Amino acid sequence: MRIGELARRAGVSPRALRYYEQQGLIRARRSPNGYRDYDESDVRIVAEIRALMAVGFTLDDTRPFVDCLRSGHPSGGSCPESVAVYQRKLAEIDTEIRALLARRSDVAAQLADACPGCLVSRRGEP
Amino acid sequence: MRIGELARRAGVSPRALRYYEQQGLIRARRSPNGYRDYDESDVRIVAEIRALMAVGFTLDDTRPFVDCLRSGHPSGGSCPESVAVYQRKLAEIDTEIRALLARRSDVAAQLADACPGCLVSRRGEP
DNA sequence: CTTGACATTGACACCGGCGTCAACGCTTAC
DNA sequence: GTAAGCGTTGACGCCGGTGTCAATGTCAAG
Repeated sequence: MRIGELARRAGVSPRALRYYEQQGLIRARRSPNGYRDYDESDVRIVAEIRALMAVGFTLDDTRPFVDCLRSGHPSGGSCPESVAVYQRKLAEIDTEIRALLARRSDVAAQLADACPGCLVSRRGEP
Repeated sequence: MRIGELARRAGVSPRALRYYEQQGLIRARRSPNGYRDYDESDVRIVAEIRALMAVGFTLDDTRPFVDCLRSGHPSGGSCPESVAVYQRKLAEIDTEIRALLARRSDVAAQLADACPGCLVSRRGEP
């Protein structure tokens, strides 16, 4: 399978696939003409990468998941390294949420200070 | 007052002040030798900018606050434009928090899926 | 033979808020 | 005179994940 087909099937651009390769996440055999040549397992790998990026993982975060898949595991998340990343990401997200909540109350306090009465109770607060 | 003194008093770098000027947030008279010349009110303005950036405002977001201060108001947040920005930022923060909460549960779900039992109850959840 | 769809590598652009360096000018103190 | 310590402008770098363009090669169909 060449890069265009993999791109279509995985829902990414060829450019993205070349970048993933440059970052050492995916590898490709080369056809005699120099074209990259992928197989079915690469579709799964790229899908794993996209699924993780969709929930905020960086490319580098996905590395252990890719390694896990390539080592034969049916799921990229079932290796200890992947689980560790999952838990680190959960912790990071929690930290970000706490930071955002703190910023929210800071902003609300500044608003209440600058304009008493402007801060009416509003829907949409977490 | 020259740029170094304003920088020290406002707790920012000279480079940052030049950048703020380039973005049209602050202005400076020029001494005959070409040096920027600031007055006391600029200390207040820069402090306002920093206070807002500290809670996640972009430089551009601070513009109405600066304008408000320069138009003579004792507080940068007491003008209608500033209040509007406050409320828009609150809404943005709420949106981000909701997105993070959604991502958090997505990640937790992926983890529970890949490794049942790995997701023990942990402290630090929002 | 030519066209068109695909492939290749390399490099610039983006976004925000500066840090950092270059190359130079002013001012004060010794 | 000169060294130190300020100031000036201009330009590149960073960070992540591509989009996009350029210049060129490959290959099947008409």
